[in-house]
Amino acid sequence: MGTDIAGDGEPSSPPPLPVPDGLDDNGFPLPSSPTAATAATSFADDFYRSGTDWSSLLAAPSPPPSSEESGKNKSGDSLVQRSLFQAWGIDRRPRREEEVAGVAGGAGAGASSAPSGSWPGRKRRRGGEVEAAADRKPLACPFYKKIPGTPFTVDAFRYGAVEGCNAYFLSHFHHDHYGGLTKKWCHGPIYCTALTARLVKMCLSVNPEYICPLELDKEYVIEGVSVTLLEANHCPGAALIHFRLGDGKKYLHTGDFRASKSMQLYPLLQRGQINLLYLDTTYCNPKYKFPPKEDVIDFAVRTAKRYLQKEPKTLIVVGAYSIGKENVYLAISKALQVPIYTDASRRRILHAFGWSDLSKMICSDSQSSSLHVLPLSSLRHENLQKYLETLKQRFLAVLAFRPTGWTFSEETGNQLDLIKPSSRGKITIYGVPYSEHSSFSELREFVMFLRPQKVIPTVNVGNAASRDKMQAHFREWLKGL
DNA sequence: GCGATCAGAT
DNA sequence: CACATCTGATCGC
Repeated sequence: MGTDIAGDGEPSSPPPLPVPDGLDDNGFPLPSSPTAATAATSFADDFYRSGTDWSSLLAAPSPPPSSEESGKNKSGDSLVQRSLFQAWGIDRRPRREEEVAGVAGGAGAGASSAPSGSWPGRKRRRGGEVEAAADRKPLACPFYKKIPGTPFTVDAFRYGAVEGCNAYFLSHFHHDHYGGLTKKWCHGPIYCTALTARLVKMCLSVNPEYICPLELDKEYVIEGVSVTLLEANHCPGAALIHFRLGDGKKYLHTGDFRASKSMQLYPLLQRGQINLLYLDTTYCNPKYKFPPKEDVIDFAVRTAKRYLQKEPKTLIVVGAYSIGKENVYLAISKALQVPIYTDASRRRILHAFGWSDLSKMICSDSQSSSLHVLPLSSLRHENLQKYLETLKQRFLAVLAFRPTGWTFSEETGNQLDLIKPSSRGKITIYGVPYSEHSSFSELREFVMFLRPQKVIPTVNVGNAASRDKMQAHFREWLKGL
């Protein structure tokens, strides 16, 4: 964790003498404190899920609290930050048990798997019983989605109105990040890239007046804070979000991203400039190794060519979720000079990217294309067998690619040619390590280059062991600062 | 009927 | 494994 060498703030070694209200002298929640058991448990759990030691934030001049002050104090005057709960807009009054249970049980997966919640008036089914829950409040927004000293949140749409939040940032258009954005949205402006804004307008029924597109690489002043979106190298439209506060503090929220060498050229990401880094830690474990995207694409293209040579009537299939992985099939399309077929709903979305390179390859006739894009979930042998049946007039075999980040670790990680497909009859499926999240070594290089004062992991923070491991990595990477 | 949400599956 | 849905059931309007 940042510059801190172990210390009392570590979740694994709580202070020996907890103060009565479950907070330490600095207003930190105390993990596993007997006195905090009932009242502050959910807060403490939530807090320590971030796996972060906050002492340097306290030591430094602090941003103004956003909840009590309604985020209107933009002067940059250093208020003394007595309670991080206040600074983060977290209400530390005790909650009813059902809420505590909801938070404790659901908040585990971090930014990319936000906790689910119950809303006022909803009923929840438990063990066959229907439990009335008329007065249950929406789940609280986890603190790691709030940007301290600002009235901002990132990817926090499923918590209703977040106290103190006047501007809601959306890092990219994946469901686990935009979840909660519906036509009922009325809690404030939504800032995102122009591409993400188009997708939100097309696919969700959010009142367009709330949608505020921002250009990449352009500085905007929002609520007195300078904000710049940067290409995140994740899915189309995904952004890193850079905040520069009135007091000079600089925060980077990576959303979901794949760190790359070219990010080291961004003027805003020069060494030592970032005070606080919210990091996509999806693959922050040395077991996750995978090659550069280019190598994987090259492998897929070579493999496709080889199969087509052997059997010219081969249908190439690439699996994909909603958005992301486009370059896998676009590269095949270009290399083989074949159009891309996919269903109408995906065509609509792909065209909305505004990428002419991609748009001009898309076709709407499955018979006239030997390259099809299908939902990842349908890439199974029985499914593809059936699919082939429907196209048997033109195709005799299927070669499918399943792009994913986690399939390949350790052994096969850097040895693409060791990848063995799964074959049954005329169906061949290759899992390929095409990841849109950073590998462990890419994360390490990014963090070591950036040298932030503090790192907040946003994924895999629900488990103490994994949290501690990530902390140890950050400490190692940033030691000697 | 339709949209939203949840648990569970993949 | 963990990603990012997807499915099917339920709930509310």
